[in-house]
Amino acid sequence: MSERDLVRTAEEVFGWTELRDEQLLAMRHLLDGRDVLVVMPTGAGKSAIYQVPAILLDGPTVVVSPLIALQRDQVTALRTTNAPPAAAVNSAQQPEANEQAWQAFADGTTEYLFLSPEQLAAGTTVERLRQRRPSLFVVDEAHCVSAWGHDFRPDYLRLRHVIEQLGRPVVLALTATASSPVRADVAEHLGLRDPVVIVAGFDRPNLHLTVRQCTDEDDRGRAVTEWVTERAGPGLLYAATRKDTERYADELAAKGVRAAAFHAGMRAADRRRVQDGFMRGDLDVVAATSAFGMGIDKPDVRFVAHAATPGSLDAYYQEIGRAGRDGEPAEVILFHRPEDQGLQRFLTGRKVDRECVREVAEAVRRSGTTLAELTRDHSRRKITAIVNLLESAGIVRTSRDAVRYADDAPPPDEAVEAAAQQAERQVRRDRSRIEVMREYAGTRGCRRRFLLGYFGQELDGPCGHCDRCDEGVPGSSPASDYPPNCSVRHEKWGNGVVVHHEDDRIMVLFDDVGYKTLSLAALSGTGILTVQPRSGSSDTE
DNA sequence: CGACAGTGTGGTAGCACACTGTCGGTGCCCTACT
Repeated sequence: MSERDLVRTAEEVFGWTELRDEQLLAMRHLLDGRDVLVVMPTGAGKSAIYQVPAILLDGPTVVVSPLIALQRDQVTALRTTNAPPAAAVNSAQQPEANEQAWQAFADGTTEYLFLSPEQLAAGTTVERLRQRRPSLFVVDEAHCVSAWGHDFRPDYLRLRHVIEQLGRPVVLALTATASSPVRADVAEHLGLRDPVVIVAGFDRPNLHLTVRQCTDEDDRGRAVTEWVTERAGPGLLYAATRKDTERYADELAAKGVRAAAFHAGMRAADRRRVQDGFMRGDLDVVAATSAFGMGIDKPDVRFVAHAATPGSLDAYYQEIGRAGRDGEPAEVILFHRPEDQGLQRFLTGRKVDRECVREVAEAVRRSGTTLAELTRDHSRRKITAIVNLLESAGIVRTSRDAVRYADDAPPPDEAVEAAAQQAERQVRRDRSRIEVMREYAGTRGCRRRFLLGYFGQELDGPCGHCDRCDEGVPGSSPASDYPPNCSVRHEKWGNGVVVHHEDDRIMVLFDDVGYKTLSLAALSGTGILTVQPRSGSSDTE
C-alpha cells in the first residue's frame, strides 16, 4: 500500500483533499506496522491519522477514549462520512445497545469500536476483541497514562496488557501535549515498541503570554476579576478549586459578564448547559477547574486566564492551548502566587501506606491472587494504586486480573522498601514539575522560549510576543557550555538533559530527581556537571 | 502546604488575636436509594 492509497481513501471516503505532512507521515508508519506516538494540538486533525489507515488495514480498529462524550462525538462525526460503521460500548448506553454493538463487531460489520479504558477491565471485553484480531489499537488523550494513572485512572495502566493479549496490534497513541518525560511515560506504560514520535504544532505564535505576580489572595482575586471584566470574550478562567470557580463566576456576573462556573461536582445537566452555552456564544466566560476542556474545540476563544498555577507546564500548556485556535490573536495570562504550590504539593503528596503494601505483597507471594480478591478489605482504588506501584518497582506482575509475585523479586520486607522508594521517586518528579511552573512564572527570559524548551523545541531568538519580550529581554540566548537538549551527568543527581538556559542558570531534567535549576556561576570550573556524548533520537519536530 | 471556618483566650468591652480542624482535581462504573 502506498501514499497514493492513503490520499485517495482520504478523498473518496472522507472528502479530504489535503493532508498535512505530519498526518501522512504518521499514517504511512502505521501501514508499515510501526507504533506511532503523535503529539498535536486539538483541531490539527489527529483523528484522521487512524480513520484513514483503519480502512486500508485488514481488521477492525479499537479506539480507547477517556470520555464518553468524546466517543459519542467521534461516532457521530464518522457517520457523516462514507466511512464503514462505527460503534461505541459504554455505560451511558442501554445494555441492549451495547449488546447490539458487540454483535455488529463480532459479525465484522464494525470497523471502528470506541471504548472507555474501564471497559477493558472486564475479561469478556478483551476476549470479544481478541476474536476479531484488531489490526489497529488507538489510545486517545494518551497523556492520561502519565497524568492520571497512578491512582485516579488505574485502568489506563493496564492498557499494555490488553494490547499484549490482543496479539500486539499496531498501536497509535494520540495526545495534545506531552513534554519529553510524559512522552517517555506514555511509551513505557503502553509498551510501545520503538515508536515513531511525531510532534507538530507546538508553537502558537498568536498567543500572547503574560505572567502577573500577586502578593496575596485578595489582591489576586481583584486583579483577576478586573482583568477578565475588561476583556471581550469568549474566554476561559481556570481556578484551582470548585469553590473558587463559583466565586469568580458570581463576581463576574455581578459586573455584567455573562459567566458561569464549571466543575466536576456539578450535575451533568448543568455541566452540559454551561458547555453548550459557551460553544453557542451565549456565555462570555467559563470559570472552571481542570475538568473543563478535554475535547472542547471552540476556535474563537480570545483569552485563557489562570487564577491559580497548575501543577505542571504540561497541564498549563494543555489549558492555554484552547485559546486562539482560529489563528487570530489571543491573550494568555497567569496570575501567580508562590503559595499556589501548597495545593499542588498536597495533590501530589500521596503517602505510601507501608503496612498495606506489605499486606498486599505477602498475600500475592503466598499464593498469587486477583485484584478482586485483594480489594475485599480495602478500597479498589487504594489496592490498584499499590499493585501498580509494586508492578512498577518490578515486585509483582499482572495480567488481566491475576497478580503474581515476580520470580526474581526480593522478599516482601525488601519489596516494601523498593516500592516506597519508587513512590518517593514519583513524588520527587511530580514536585519538580511544580517547581518548573515557578521557574516559568519567574523567568527573566522570553516566556515562549521557556515553554517550547520544556517540550524539546528550540526557538532561535526571543519571540517578541510575551510580557518579557515587551519589556525587552536580553537579545539572543547566551553561548553556554550546556546547550539546550544536551545530555549531562551530575555528580549527585545522575543523568539528565538540559531543557532551558538563561544568562546565569540552566534547568536540567534528571532521570531520577526530575527538574533542577542550576546556577552557572556555581558550576563553573567544578566538574560537578559534565556534558555526555549524545545518543540518537527518532523525534521529528 | 495554605485558606478558611469555627472555637478559645485575654481581661472585664467588644474585639483582636491565636489555636485547631477540615478541606482541597481530573471520570468511569456499579449499586442503592428516591
